Amino acid sequence: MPLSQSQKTVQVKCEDCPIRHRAVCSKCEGDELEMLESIKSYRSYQPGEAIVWAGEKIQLTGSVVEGVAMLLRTLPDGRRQMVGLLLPSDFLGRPGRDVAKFDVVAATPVTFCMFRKADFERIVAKSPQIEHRLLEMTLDELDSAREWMLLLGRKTAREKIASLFVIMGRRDAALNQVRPRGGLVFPFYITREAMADYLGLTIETVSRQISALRKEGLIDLNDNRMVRVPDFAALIEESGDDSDGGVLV
Amino acid sequence: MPLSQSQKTVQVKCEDCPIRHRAVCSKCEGDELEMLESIKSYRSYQPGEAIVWAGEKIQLTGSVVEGVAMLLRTLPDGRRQMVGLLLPSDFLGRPGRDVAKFDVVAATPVTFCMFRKADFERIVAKSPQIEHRLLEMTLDELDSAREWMLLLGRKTAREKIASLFVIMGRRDAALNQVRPRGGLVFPFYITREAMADYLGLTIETVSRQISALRKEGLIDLNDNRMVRVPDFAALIEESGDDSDGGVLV
DNA sequence: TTCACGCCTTGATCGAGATCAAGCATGAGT
DNA sequence: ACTCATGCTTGATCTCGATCAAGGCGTGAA
Repeated sequence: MPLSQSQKTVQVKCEDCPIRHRAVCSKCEGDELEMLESIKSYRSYQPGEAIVWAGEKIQLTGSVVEGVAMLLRTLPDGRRQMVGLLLPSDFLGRPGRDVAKFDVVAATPVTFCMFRKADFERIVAKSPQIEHRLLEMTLDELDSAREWMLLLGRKTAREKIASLFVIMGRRDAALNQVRPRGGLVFPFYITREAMADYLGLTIETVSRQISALRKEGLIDLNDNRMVRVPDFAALIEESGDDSDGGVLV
Repeated sequence: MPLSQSQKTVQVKCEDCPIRHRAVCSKCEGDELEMLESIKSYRSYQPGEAIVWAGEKIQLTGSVVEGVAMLLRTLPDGRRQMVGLLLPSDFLGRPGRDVAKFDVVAATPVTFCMFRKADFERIVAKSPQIEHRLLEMTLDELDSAREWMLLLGRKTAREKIASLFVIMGRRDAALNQVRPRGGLVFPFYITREAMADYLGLTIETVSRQISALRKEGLIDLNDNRMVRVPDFAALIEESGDDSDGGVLV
């Protein structure tokens, strides 16, 4: 349920944008960047607020600048599965489709750099750079969706939870250019409900498995805002994966 | 394990190719098509034969012309999950990556129209048509991966089996331009093991749920080669989905 | 014909995770 | 200070699907 209304945010120059080098616009220079700049606008969303509803006509596309948004798919009886996670620089919106297939909901406060769908598609049609980058990004998303399918289909609850912390740890290490090997500390905002939706579990099972990993010293959550992983390799071991095979992003 | 060796197949003109209008080459004409024609070659694989091994350097890319291939991801202890299904016209190979992340295995006899990776990438770099089509196809794959995630994470065994037959039925109806509403008959080659790998179940559970659906008259398998669905809407009901929401392809 | 092998089915039992049900902690509103 | 709401934890029990085990069916080889 929406918790609060969305708000307009100040305009930022593309050159100074924190996701400039990773987003869909990363290959653009000069003219192309100016075109994008001229049609973009910003918008913020509160945690729990819907950005897009499944079944709704798609009006906007764009990039997450700050925060985390979830793609959610819901069965008629209410069972819910997260099917994607949008982090800063990730792209939302599907060129060539005009009805959304998933709900998109802000998990944290989200700042969104958006284009009207038609404007964006007009520019993409003229710019192979953007289309190329979009392809790269979509292929990466497909790879991680497939990794996720393995987790959903074949991993135990314990392995799912361990995998989640491994993924979050890797992502944070990549962001801060740290070697994830030894110990590792990283922030962790997500609720038990979001974890359950992500992993295909109930919140009770999530809670129990986290408690178990804590008791065994594999993870350490003092205040529910920061995780400490004393031995990252040991956690990877519990995740059921090969010690190396993981994606970073 | 490979059951038999692969074999060369006769060359076919692109104009006469059965997947001409749906594959990655569908937007190509004249020069572009000739370029592709000049670098393509055909190859066949037997059921069970590996086309690509995970971890191996990617040498080839291309399209499935006939048959079905599976993308499989395996955990160190042997648990296995199918993470993709390649049908005729689907593309195999990930531009920009050079190590395979998944095994690719023929599920039925497969005919493959292939390019050496470097050759193909050189042509793609010159042809926005191909890249555009590749983006479209990748976005479709991502959509179906997400639908699949919902199935793996939240559906019951019975719903999973019903969903599988719904998907196969829809696909066949689309192929033959039939309205899937009333009754429907379609071929069905896949083994119980492949179904189990697809759905994240064991073969015993697959077998039991199929038996149950048969007893209830929802599906009808006389010879294990053809399925008859007397009431497609009733089967959709059992799949747990909205009666409409489904993708065709 | 017989045997063997691959694939499928069915039965009996077990166990991981769901469900049902309290109870606790934190923070906001009055 | 008190209440109420929200999110988290923990316990007790149940259930669905996994596991273990046996047997059936069809096909191809000897």
